[in-house]
Amino acid sequence: MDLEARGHSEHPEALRLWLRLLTCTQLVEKQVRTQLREQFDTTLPRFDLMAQLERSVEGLKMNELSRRMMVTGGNVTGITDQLVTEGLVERVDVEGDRRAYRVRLTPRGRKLFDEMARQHEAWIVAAFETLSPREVESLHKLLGKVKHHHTQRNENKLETA
Amino acid sequence: MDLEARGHSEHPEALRLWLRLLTCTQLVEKQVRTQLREQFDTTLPRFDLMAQLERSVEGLKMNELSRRMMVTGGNVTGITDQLVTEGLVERVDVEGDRRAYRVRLTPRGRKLFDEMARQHEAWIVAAFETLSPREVESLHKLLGKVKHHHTQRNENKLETA
DNA sequence: TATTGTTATACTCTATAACTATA
DNA sequence: TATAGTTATAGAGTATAACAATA
Repeated sequence: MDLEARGHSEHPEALRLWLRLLTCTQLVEKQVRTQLREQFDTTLPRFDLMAQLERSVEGLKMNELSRRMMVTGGNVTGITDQLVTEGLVERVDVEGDRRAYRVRLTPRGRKLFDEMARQHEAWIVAAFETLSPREVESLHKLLGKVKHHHTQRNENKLETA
Repeated sequence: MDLEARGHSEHPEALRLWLRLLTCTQLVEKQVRTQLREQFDTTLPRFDLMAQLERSVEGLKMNELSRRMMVTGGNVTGITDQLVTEGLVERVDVEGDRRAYRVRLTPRGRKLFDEMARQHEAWIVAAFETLSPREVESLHKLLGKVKHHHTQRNENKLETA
């Protein structure tokens, strides 16, 4: 439980922060994975894929899924195949481009996802229940800066390349 | 890059926070993994194991490593084996218990780790450079509450079981 | 030629459980 | 009996690269 020993001896604040961020994420993520497995016999990437689809009735193309899930295309194919086999998502032709299609939740997939999402939400709420609403907001905002900074740095990297 | 779409339609604040936390961690972690691979031909768990050893001259027992790295024993054996093969760590007998031993960095391992840690620190500092010292401190403190809460919840779970 | 998606492959990381040796 | 560590195994998760079909 002492991942935070990972830091170098000088322990600048940024490093301490990173190690704690990593620890927190791992603690919550490990719990979510375990419960998804135990209660729904599924995995985080599968849940993630369905979550990406949940908000779009028309579905998403493979490359959109790949980008949003931050994994390469081949993996999305594999996860999609599994979910298609189980009747939870389906591939739908895109008119105007016969190479592509959209993946979308089936009614059954949507129903199951709603149930999973309700549970998932409860786990997450419990994980952060120690924080006041103001603290939650503050944390969210600070992490937003970090995310935004990272995104911008990568855009610059692409432009320079 | 839009992992944050994973949330359920109601989007309570805790869920938004979790998704953002996960996104930030993944962004930084992915970059660290890539650079460890490219610059040092190593992986995050290997770096992590060496980092755990860095601060203890006498080394750590396998079960201590396992607990700190939050993974089960068999995996620590595997990673340790690799590092032993490369001459970066060594197994040392513990006097008084012939079942156990300590794993510790070799001089060569320590030298290499120092170099890696210096680079690693620079990557992390850059990832959070957008935050002021006060913001870093604030984030660290808020995450400390989350970590502490999780730890306590788990202790209660064990007592109840 | 470039893009969409698939296939094949290989590797790292992980948990579980059975095992050996020692306490 | 309990503990320290290993071995064996299976599966998740990932990236890479070669490939087919279409643009």
